[in-house]
Amino acid sequence: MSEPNTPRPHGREPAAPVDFIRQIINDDNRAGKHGGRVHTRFPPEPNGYLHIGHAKSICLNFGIAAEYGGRCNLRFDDTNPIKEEQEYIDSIKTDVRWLGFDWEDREFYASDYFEQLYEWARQLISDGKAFVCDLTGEQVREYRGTLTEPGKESPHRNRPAEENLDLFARMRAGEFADGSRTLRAKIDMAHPNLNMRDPVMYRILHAGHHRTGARWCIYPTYDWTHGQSDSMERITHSICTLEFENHRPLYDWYLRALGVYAPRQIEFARLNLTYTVMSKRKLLRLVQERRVSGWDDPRMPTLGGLRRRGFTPEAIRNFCARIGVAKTESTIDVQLLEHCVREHLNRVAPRAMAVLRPLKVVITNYPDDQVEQLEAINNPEDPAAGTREVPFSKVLYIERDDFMEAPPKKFFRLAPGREVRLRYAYFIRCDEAVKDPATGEVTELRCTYDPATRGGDAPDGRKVKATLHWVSARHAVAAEVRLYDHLFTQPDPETVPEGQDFTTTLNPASLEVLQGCRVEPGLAESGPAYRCQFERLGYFCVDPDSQPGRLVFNRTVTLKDTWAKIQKAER
RNA sequence: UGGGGAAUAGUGUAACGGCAGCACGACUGACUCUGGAUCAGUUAGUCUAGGUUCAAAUCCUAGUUCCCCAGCCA
Repeated sequence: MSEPNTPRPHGREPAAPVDFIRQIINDDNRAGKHGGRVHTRFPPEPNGYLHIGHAKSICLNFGIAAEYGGRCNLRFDDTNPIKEEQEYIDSIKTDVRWLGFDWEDREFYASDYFEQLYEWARQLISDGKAFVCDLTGEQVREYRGTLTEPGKESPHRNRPAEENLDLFARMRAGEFADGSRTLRAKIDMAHPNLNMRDPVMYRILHAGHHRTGARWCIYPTYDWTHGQSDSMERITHSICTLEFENHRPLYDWYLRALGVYAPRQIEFARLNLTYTVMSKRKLLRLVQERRVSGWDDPRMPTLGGLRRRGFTPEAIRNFCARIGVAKTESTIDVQLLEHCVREHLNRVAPRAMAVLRPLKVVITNYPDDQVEQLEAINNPEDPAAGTREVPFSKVLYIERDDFMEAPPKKFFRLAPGREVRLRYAYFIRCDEAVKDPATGEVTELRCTYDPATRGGDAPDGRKVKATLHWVSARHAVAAEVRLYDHLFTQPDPETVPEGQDFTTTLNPASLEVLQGCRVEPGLAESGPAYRCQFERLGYFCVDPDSQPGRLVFNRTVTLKDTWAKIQKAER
C-alpha cells in the first residue's frame, strides 16, 4: 500500500457517516441475520415513466447491493391490468440501464407469482384467515368505519372454509361479475390501522393482462402481492417510501400467517425538488393537457426528460448520493441538481463557441478575403482533450448581450471606444455602432483589430476586461437552440390560492426557442445526445429532433453567471 | 376525536450522553484568454417548556407544528 498508515492524533477516525438504512444493514450483518447476505429490489409499477424520484430509489437499492456485495432485482409490480402496459416496461428498463445499473438475469414480474399467490390464498382460507366477501365496493367502504370509529364485520366473514374455497375457485373461473365479490383477509375490523380491517386480497377484474393475457380474471392487490414477492425472491431489505409505513403491519401479518421467510420493510422519504412536481398523476396531467411536449420533454423531471435535456447518469447518481436518505420529508433545492451536472460536464464536456443572438461585427482593417485558422483549447479542465482550429475572418458574429451602447458601471464587455478580446483570436476595438434609422436598433458593429494580438495576447502587456466568444459569419453553421427554465415559477408549485391548482404556477417562459443561432463549423456533424459547453453560455446537447443541416441544441444548464446576478440585483 | 411517522443554518444531511460538522445556496476577496472553473474567507442551526446529568441535538415528561392512512391504486 502506498498510503502510509498515519496515526490519528485525536483518537479514532470517525466512521464514515452512513444513512439509517445502511445502519440497519450493518446491524443485521453484525448480528449475522442473513449470513451477511444483502438482497434488495427495485419494484416499479409499469404504469408510467420513471422520474428523478425513482432514481433516488434505484440508486439506493442497486447502490446498497453493490456496496455490500449483494444483488438487486428489477421487479415489475404488475398486479393491476387496467393501468399497466408493455410500453412502460420497456421505458423503465431503458432508464434503469441508462442510469448505469444492471439487474443481470433477475428481471421479475409479480404476475409470475400469480399461481403461487393463489395457492397461498387457499391456504389462508383453509386456516380460517381469509374469506370470500359478497359486499360491493361501496358497502366495503361503509363497513370499514372511519379513522376514529371501528368498522363492522362483513356478514360473510364466518363462512365455512369449504364454501370459501368453492366460491374462490368460482371467482377464478369467471363465474362472477367485476366487483361483485372479493377475497379478504380476516384480521380485525376494529383495528386502529385501517389497513388491517379485513383488507382485500383479490378483486374480480375481467381484463386482459399485458403478460398473463386472459388467464386470470381475479387479480391480487398490492398488499397481498408485495411481501410474498419479496419473500420468494429472498429479499433481505425491502426498501420503500414513507407512505407504506402504515402497510408494514399487514406486510408482516401476511408473511407470518403463511409462515414463510420474512424480509424487513424499511421506509424512507421520497424525493421532492423545488420548481417541479413529481407525482405520476401530475406529470401525466402535464402531458395530457399538452403543457409539455411529452414524457421526455426536457423540462420534465422524468429520466427521459433529463436525458434529453443533456443530464448525465453520473450527475444524477452523484446527486442521489449527495441528497442522503432519511425519514424526514424534504424538498431538495433544484440548484443542487444543477450543480451536479455542471460539476460533471465541466470536467468532460468539450468547449465550443456558439452565438445565440447574433450581432454582426465587421473588422474594418482586416483583409476582405482572408481566413485564418486559430487554435482553440477543447477543454481547459482536460489537457488530453486537445485543441482544434476555428476559422476567423472579416465578418463575425458576437452575442448581442456582449455589446452595450451606454454601458453601466459594472458592464465590462464591448462598447463604443472600448477594447475587448475575441477568444483565441484578437483584441478588437469598437469604433462605431451602426443603427437602423427607423428603430434605433444596433444592427452592426464596426471594429478594428490589433494584428499583434493574434492568439489573444498583447505583446505590450496591455489588458482587456472581457473576452468574448464569436463565430466567423462565413463559416458558422445555423442552429436552433432551445433554452429551458424551471417548469414552475415558484419553489413549491402547489402553493396556490384557494380554488386553483399547480397548473396556474406553470412558468410561461420555461421554453424559449431561438432560431438563427450560429455555431462554430466543427459542430456541423454532431449527432443526437452530443454534449458540449458553449463557452460563456452553458452546457448544451444535440436534441433528437436535430437533422444534418438542421441542428437543434437543448440547453442543459447555464454556466454560473455573475453578470446576470448583478443585473438581477440591480433590478 | 383513532393509528402511524417526522422536526438540526435558507435547503439538505451528519454528530448515537462529551468541541454541532459537511454539501448546496448566499455574500467577500484572490486568480483567470469563459463574469466559467479554481482557491481563500464570511454568513447562518438543534421546534417549545420543564426535568435527569459534571455534561443533552441525543435520555425522560408535557406540549407545538408538519406528513401519511377511510382504493376492489401502487
